[in-house]
Amino acid sequence: MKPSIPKGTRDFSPTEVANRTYIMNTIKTAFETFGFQPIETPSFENSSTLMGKYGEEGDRLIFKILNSGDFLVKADEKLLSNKESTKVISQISEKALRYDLTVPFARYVVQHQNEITFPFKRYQIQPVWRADRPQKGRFREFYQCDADVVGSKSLWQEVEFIQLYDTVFSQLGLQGTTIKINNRKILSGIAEVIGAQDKLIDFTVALDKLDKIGREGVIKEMLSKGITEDAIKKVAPLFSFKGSNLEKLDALQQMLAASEEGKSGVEELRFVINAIDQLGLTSASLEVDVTLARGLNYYTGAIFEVAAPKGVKMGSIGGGGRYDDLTGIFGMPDVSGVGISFGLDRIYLVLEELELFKSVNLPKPKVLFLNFDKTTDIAKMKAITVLRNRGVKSEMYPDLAGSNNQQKKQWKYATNREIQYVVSKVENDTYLLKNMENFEQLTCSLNEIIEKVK
RNA sequence: GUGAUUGUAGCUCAGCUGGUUAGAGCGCCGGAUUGUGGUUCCGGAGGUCGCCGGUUCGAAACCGGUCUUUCACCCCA
Repeated sequence: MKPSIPKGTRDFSPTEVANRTYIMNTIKTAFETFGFQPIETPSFENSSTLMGKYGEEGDRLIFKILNSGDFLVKADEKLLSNKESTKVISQISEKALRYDLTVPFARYVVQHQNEITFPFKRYQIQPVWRADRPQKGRFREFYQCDADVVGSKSLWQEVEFIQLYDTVFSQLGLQGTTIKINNRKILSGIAEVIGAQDKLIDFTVALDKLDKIGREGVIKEMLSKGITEDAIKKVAPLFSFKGSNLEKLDALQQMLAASEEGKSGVEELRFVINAIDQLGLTSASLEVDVTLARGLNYYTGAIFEVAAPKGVKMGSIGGGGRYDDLTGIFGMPDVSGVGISFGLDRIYLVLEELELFKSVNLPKPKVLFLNFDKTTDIAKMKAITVLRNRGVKSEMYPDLAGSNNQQKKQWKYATNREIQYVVSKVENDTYLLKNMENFEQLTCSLNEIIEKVK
């Protein structure tokens, strides 16, 4: 049989692991610098914890785990014979792979509320799974790197998260990312002004196409969705929504004058924008984007999304926002949370495309002892033991060379693995040491090897 | 979930409009030469042509289904 891995999963080579570790460590260090503490949660949760938290689409994308044993025993025969999959699921599956890190975190907070000091700042770097169809930058198993704060309504958290994004991308050498920011209250305000809460999604989706289909196209689409001409007039400034963040905010403030909620959204946004203006960003730019409507299911305040530098074709490489009552669904009301996520796998692809990976050092021996002569095995292994104790990565080629060709293979092994030093001969405590980079060869003692190699 | 796309040795790919024992390069194994390496040469192993079914005298090639790859939509990291 031909070996293979499931759709949307990947193997990682030593180089890829090294690169991923580099990104992960950068993010982790930044998280800790900003005062976050790590937690981990199980890779699978009770289905009841996850189901219904991500909308209908989300439920479909959750990987369900079949019950152990005779899992069909509990299944209703009628449902089975009618092939009602969605109803049978809850009878044959009680566990599911985690879909994101936010909901498990909310569960964690509620479950451990007595041990937690609030505001609680936690970070979490773990894989998540989605039964999505794979495509560019989209996998069925991928890593999220989340930082969230619960138990604080302060807008300084929003400010700090923007700084955190900027810090990480700057340290990765990724110039020109755009942190888009919006506020759920502004969207609600717009809905209020156009007089249709239920049209909000249609509205933002249409508005988002402004670049592609132009002003007339957008208006046409909105009309076809049942948004009145009158309403469209009220929010007309959105169609020419250019200029600085402050100019946008001013326009929004006027437009949403009739909506208390809308005004409060503008206020919040203004606070964050002002703060960032004064604090400054290193590599990223902050941009108010009223079409940003992601995670509308549970975000209640700020909404974030990070776009890769222009010219890189890639979906968002990060996202987040504020959710005022996420723990409410687990029976702990009135705890405000806000958080962001880094998409490790997408950041990887962006860095790779822009050739931003510094040459990573793969773990490899510094010294290789060739194995041409059985009688000096012990001497070599003794020398290697000394070297290892002194922190010098070293190894002996395991198989004895029985022919010219096999000797050649050992030299080739050193070349292919880019091992810098080769010991080809051991005799009376002297070693024939060759530097593979400059072809220099000399006979020396073990101490001299340690000196030379360090 | 919708619509395309891909699938031939470990890897990258040839294989013309269906026609005898399916090829190359790289890699791997063995050997020769180079006295200790990235050279050259010789030889070898390795493929149910993704899988199942159909059309045909005959299919890797045509048709259907299925899985897989890549991509767009939806949604998202």
